[in-house]
Amino acid sequence: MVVRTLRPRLVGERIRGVETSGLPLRAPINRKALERACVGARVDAVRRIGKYWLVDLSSHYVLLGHLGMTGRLVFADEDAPRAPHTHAIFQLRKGLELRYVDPRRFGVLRSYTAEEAPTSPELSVLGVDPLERDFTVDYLAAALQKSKRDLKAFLMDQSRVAGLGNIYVCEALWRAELSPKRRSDRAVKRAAALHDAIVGVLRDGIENRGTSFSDYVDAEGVAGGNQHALAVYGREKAACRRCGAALRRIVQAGRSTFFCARCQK
DNA sequence: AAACTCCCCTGATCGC
DNA sequence: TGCGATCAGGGGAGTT
Repeated sequence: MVVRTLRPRLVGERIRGVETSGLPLRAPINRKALERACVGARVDAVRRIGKYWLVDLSSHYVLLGHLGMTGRLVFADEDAPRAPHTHAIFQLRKGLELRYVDPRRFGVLRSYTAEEAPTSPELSVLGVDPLERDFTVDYLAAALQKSKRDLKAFLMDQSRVAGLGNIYVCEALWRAELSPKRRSDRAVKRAAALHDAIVGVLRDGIENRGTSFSDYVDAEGVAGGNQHALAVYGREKAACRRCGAALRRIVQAGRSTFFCARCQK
């Protein structure tokens, strides 16, 4: 979603300068490295791999970012007041800036050369992205077969399927009518249903401009609407839209899971 | 390999 | 109203 709103406004822009807050994200931001990669470079493309966004630059460098839980990228006039927790600013054509805002600082922002990026610690460990061609039923079935973990943990693991977070995992399992507690290697026969559910929830999320909480807005300043389309996430004790049973909340691997114990088996 | 726990950090909300 | 506890969309490190 972020990439989708970023791309039309960012591709073709030349980056004139970079500014940083000095506070670390998950790791410190290396301003010098960012400047080397960005300053004077033109944006050739904006891409996404799993939860990472990538900006391909004419300098032959790549900007790599992750929004963590609270990160946002916003376009702003250079004279507009900076939101609290603005940790990086990319100066574009006169008067225009792209700002990275992240209160909790769980994000990532760094640069690689085009050659280094695919083998970086961030990207090299990622599994297949569900919206890419190589995310097939066969790939998913084979990955499920290899794992004894429960489906919730399996889908949260970015090294198997890259790009699903807590919300979309809960939603996909509900759609596929699969229990989050079921062992992955005992869900192989349901791989096709799970595959379609995963692709479906991601497509719908993008269609609805992302899942917004509180005051989240995308790069265009527009709030997403996907939170209204959620079937289970955040709906503990509410009625399942399929069977009417009360939805439950449990904790798996330290994270909340929302599901219907009656129709997810 | 997988399952724990704890950690990073800020802000909203809830119970008292 | 104030205050501490709890929880939140993510992921990594260290330990069993």
